[in-house]
Amino acid sequence: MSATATCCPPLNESALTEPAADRLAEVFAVLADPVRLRLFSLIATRPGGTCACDVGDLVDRSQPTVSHHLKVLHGAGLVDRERRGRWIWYEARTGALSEAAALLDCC
Amino acid sequence: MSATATCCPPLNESALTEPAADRLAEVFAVLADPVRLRLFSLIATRPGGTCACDVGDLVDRSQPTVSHHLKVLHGAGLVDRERRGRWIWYEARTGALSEAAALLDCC
DNA sequence: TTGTTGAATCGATGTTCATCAATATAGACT
DNA sequence: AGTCTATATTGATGAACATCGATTCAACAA
Repeated sequence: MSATATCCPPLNESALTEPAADRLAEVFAVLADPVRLRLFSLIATRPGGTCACDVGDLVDRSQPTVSHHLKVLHGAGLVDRERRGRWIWYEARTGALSEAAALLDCC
Repeated sequence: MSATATCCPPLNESALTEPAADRLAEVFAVLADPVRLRLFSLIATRPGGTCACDVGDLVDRSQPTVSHHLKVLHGAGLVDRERRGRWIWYEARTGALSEAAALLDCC
């Protein structure tokens, strides 16, 4: 028995169940693309929200590709989406990654 | 890179650079497969190390598939590998996911 | 209504990857 | 030597996905 007396319910106490692994793998899959990761990072860096028109130029991808990635981020619940006039503003959802973070904290 | 005690340097202070996003996305890609996630979880749950012969049966995949996933985990530095007689033992590398964990802690 | 602009969708393409059967390799035992 | 067992590799297949051009949709302005 190891003497580590710290955090980490999921990984140090019991292995992931199959459904839990499925759900977590989906979250990680969303973050497994460099462009999507940068988009999320850009959005999360600005607390007031970020216009899609701003992030598009920063990742060197076509407009459909950026739109696709933002849709994936929104579909996974990592960002909120709001229309302001002609533009769409995105904002990072606090706590959306808490479950995944709790997993990684153990290792 | 530095193991910070406080949370959130990457996401709350500045957006990820392109190379940083590339590297982190690779880590997340390793965890983005349910079978691989369960294998890592099973290994990390047992501090003394885990025999490949034990985890194989638990994930309902063929022997080549399990071997492939263990190779990916080892290649990404998430698990150590050691031969003990006829068997190969795997052990989770502590701290291997600290960078990714620091990223997720912010959100 | 017409035009303009920002964002989403459609359709197609090329690549990556999870998976398995078959085979190969490596160690242990006789 | 040969045999058994545990793991790795090879080759092939099908599915998922990132990407982009073309198009469509939505909101505003004239």
